[in-house]
Amino acid sequence: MKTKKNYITISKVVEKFKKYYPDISASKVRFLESEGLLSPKRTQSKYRIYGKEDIIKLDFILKMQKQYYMPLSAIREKINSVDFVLDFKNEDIVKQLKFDLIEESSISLKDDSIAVEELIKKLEIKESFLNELMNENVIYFEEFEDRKIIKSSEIEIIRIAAELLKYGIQPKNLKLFDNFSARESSFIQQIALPVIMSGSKESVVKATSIVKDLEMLLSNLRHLMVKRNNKAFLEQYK
DNA sequence: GTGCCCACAACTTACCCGAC
DNA sequence: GTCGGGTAAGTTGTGGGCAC
Repeated sequence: MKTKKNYITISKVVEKFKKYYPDISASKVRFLESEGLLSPKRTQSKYRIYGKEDIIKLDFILKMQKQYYMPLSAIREKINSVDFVLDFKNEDIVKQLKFDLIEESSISLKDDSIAVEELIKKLEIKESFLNELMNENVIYFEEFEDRKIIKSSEIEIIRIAAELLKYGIQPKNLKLFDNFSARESSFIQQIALPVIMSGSKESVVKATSIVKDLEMLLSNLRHLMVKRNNKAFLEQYK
């Protein structure tokens, strides 16, 4: 009888991630380990073995690099923080990769939300600030048994909003960015919808891939355009 | 202001040896 | 034979300092 392995080797990790991060390589994964970002277990013969937690961590690292241009030192800091423990429940990549070991995961997908009170303690933020973010629809919440519940995917938004507050940028100012993102999302949906409506077996998978690619490309485009405008602004005063 | 040097980040490549 | 180990050196891009 075939027994399921509860780990994969470095080559399998690269093979599976290649689809989502084409620039990944075994040497890169080893390098990330040497930099202290990953810590896979080893077999008796010193082979690296990657489990569920390593896979999620690697996805997080690659995502932070690709989407936010975050340096490894900052990613390392984030991984070691409380925030990452909360975000650890974001298993998008897990669902996509469909690793056997992950399908057997003990982490419940239903358990990806956190109560407002708990969040305030963990992020050390003011309740009024969080309420303002919810009132302005900057972050979304659900009500469950008279308690406000926030999805873990919203946590990064809260963290960034807290950082922006240091520059005097209030939650009400962020409404503007919600409007921008809604328009951008609608634009992407217009492109993805015909693919979904084609009705083929793999239409949703294909549309998901298109949406992810466009998210990344438009994010990069926006980033570069903002940078260009800011550069022009600063050059006026040189 | 431009050319050079240096440092740093983030990898990649090469080599050889051992495990599978 | 292929894959994975470690290590060292090389590559590429970027940015800062400094002399001219």
